[in-house]
Amino acid sequence: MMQERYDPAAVEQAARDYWNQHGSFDAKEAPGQDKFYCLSMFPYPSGRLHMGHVRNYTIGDVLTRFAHMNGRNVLQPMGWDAFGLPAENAAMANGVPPARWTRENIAYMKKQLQALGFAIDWRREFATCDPSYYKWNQWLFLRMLEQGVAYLKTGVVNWDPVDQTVLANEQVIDGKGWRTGALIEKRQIPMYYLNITRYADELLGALDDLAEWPERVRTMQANWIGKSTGCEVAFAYAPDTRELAGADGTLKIFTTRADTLFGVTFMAVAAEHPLALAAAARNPALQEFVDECRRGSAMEADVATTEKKGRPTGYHVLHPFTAAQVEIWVANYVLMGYGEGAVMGVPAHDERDFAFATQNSIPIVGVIQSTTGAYEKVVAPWIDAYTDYGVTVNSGEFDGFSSSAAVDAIAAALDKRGLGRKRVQFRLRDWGISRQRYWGCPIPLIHCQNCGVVPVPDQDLPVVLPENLLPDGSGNPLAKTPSFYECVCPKCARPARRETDTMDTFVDSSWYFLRFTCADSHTKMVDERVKYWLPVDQYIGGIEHAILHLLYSRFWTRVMRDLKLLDFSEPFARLLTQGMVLNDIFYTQPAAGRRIFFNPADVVPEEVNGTKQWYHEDDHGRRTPVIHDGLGTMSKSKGNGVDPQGLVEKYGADTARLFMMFTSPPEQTLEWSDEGVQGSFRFLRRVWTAVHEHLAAGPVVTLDVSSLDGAQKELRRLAHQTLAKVTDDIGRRRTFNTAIAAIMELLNAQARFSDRTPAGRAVMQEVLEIAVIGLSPIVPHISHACWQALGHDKVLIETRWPAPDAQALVRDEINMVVQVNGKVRANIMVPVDAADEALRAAALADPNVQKFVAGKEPRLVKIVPRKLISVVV
RNA sequence: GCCCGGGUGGUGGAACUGGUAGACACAGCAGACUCAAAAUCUGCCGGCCGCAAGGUCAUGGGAGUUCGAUUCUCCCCCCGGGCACCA
Repeated sequence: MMQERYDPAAVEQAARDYWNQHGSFDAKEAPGQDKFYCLSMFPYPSGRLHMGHVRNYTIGDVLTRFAHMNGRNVLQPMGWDAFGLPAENAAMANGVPPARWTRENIAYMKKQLQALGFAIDWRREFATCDPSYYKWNQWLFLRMLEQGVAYLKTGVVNWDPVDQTVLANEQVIDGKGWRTGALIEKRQIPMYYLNITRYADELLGALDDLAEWPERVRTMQANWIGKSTGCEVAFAYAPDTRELAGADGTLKIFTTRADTLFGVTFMAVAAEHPLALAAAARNPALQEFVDECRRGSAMEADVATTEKKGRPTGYHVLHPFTAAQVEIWVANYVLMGYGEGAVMGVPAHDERDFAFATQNSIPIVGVIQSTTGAYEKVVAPWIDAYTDYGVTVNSGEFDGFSSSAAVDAIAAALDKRGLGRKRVQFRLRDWGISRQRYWGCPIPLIHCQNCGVVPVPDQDLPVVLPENLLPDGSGNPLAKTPSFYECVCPKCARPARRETDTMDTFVDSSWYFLRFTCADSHTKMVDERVKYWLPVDQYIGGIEHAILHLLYSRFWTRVMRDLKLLDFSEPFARLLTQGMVLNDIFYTQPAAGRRIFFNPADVVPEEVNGTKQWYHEDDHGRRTPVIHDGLGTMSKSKGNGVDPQGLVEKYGADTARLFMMFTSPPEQTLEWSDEGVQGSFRFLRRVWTAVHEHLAAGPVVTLDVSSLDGAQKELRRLAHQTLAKVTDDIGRRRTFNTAIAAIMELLNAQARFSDRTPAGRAVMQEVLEIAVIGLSPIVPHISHACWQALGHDKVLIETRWPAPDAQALVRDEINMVVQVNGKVRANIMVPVDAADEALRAAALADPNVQKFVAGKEPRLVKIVPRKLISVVV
């Protein structure tokens, strides 16, 4: 009957068997009951779980189980973000089709997740590579096409020469591919875009309502959307330039500093600007410069520090107020993708324009003066741009205005003459979703020679992706598979060609949280159940998704709302951004191709002439020097993941979970180290032993709280105080580490408590119950077993989370600190309800206090109720 | 450059609203048990002075507000993250 030894494997298997057999985590809609949809970001099936997954899913599971025990109707689903490049890379390396590789990984990782005992409703599981899921990507894409939310555009795209694919702007980091690190080239390619900018203002404004999102994430999104209020100004072309002019004969620019309009000494257009192209066509030297800028991808890496270069076009515009001729330049620092692709050059009041003008001997005219003297420091002679606001000078009729008044007045004057107006400009750009890749959701379109681009009819969805292809690294295998691309035009029935581009995998993850509520529906993308469960009450995931995934999901939800498929706008009510789990990164860089990464477990350090050098050691003991690339988040692509399997096998899932939660608060970055795992295991074994030693001493009488002695009361008080703290730490603060610490303290007190009288043992029973309940969201298996052992018929997961007994928290005496001149000099025990006069007397009576008061009359005695008495002499 | 975080013992971290800095652990040291080891248990564990009681310094550095500052204000240094020729 007595299990003296803690055997995690047996305990955990038994608990999981119980939950599985009883469907403990099967979620059903229960209108009227308070629901709690708890979701962790679904994993990419890269092969094996790593510690980042364990951290993420344990946080979600703690909150899920806590909510469950607090009487809420809980849904915690799980699925797989299953499309993507790693599967293709693995296919090339191992000759296994991406589909098989992906599904094998899913099977393995699912087993790992189940072994960790997460309270997941597995009946709802799906993978984004399931046709029954991506069918609805395609269906909604067609709706977006109808609404004009999705559109085709030939544009300059970011081309990754290593992965042979187009990347979204957000997948380009410092001019390099986010996965390959390869320098990105610019290419012209027709592709599909989603009109996220249509929602820019709403996406920005609604951030204010996301009170339960971390400030940091909201700020990052706001910066990403990048709203700026400014003024559009149309500069009329000079007579000699009209031959080149656009339709309305003006060069449009956007500026946030209309107050500096009279300081314009040149105009600058991007190399891709129509005017630049037209001028270049007549000027070989200029053409050469334009070509250089467009090739310029190599320089994108350090674009902000690149020298400002330009060439004059020889063409001019007229200043809207002075009618002065202003020369147009082509400049490498003007972006075609922002504003109008052209700027007015005001060297006196803009850093970049200043650098450009200095380099090209263009005059500098100051039109804004400061009142502080800062302006004078930079003007004589011009040594820098003065970019602060101030008062206008040299500005004709607008002289003497404050900057903001000048902006208004100049905008109004331009507006009157039809040469400009105030407007808002966003940094956010439309989302290009076409990928020249095999392992993704096919874009459901057909190209017909007669009818053009024809949507696949709804009844023919899904366009199923063939699962047996093997990419070989030379472009998209779909484009080489006639059985896929050969088709018949739905309109004219003549032979046609199917679109072979697939969708960006961010599409797949932009709505999966909706589908978990109704993954079994074959007739609708989402049905009425989505209204019961959504929005997600608690979303948990890595901070690295702060911008892209979360912004795309907010956008997608709004599109579905506008299609009347949903009746809400924000998908995630509360967000917890889990800190990254970091590990060392080691790689070697071959002469050509991608880096080869090595797991830190296989790398050894060695001191060579005082500097540390790292070596990879293979199975035969051969050593290769490797480059240490600092710390980075655990991922398959960087080869630095730590598989939790070893920990789970050695100590059990509960220890792995406990360690992960105890070692640092959830939002904090964590540098991986398994030092301390042993301690977590030791603690669980102590819990086990405490419970079983207590039970071995025989039956326990019912607790009679009215007849407890001081020590019994004291322990009981600590237990209920701990319960209150744990409830607050898990439920409100989400600081699981301090909740665990509090229970450790309770167990330390319990261990010192040697009273084995019937009343003492009754207190002990209650203490152990509170400890077990408090730990249960974190270490559910051992808690399940201990709870049963403690004599409960009802299983722990179905037990209501208790409220602390207010009576138990009452105390007669408390400890107060006495400070003299701000320094702690004594601790005194006083009755809780002692009057201030009595406290003052007690404090001054303390010998050590007297020593420092030294007979002087206190100037001030400040009493902070229940905390301290501060004496000032 | 701009915008966020952060800097506390040998280590992870605690101190939630301005009120005992270092909870709880890890590692370490000493001891008990043991033929021995493991496991377990007990004690010590920021620096300096002191036999001790106690004192004193100490939360990246410097100033300030306060009876009292890890916490608030200002300046500076360092680390991490985001954005970055966005007009």
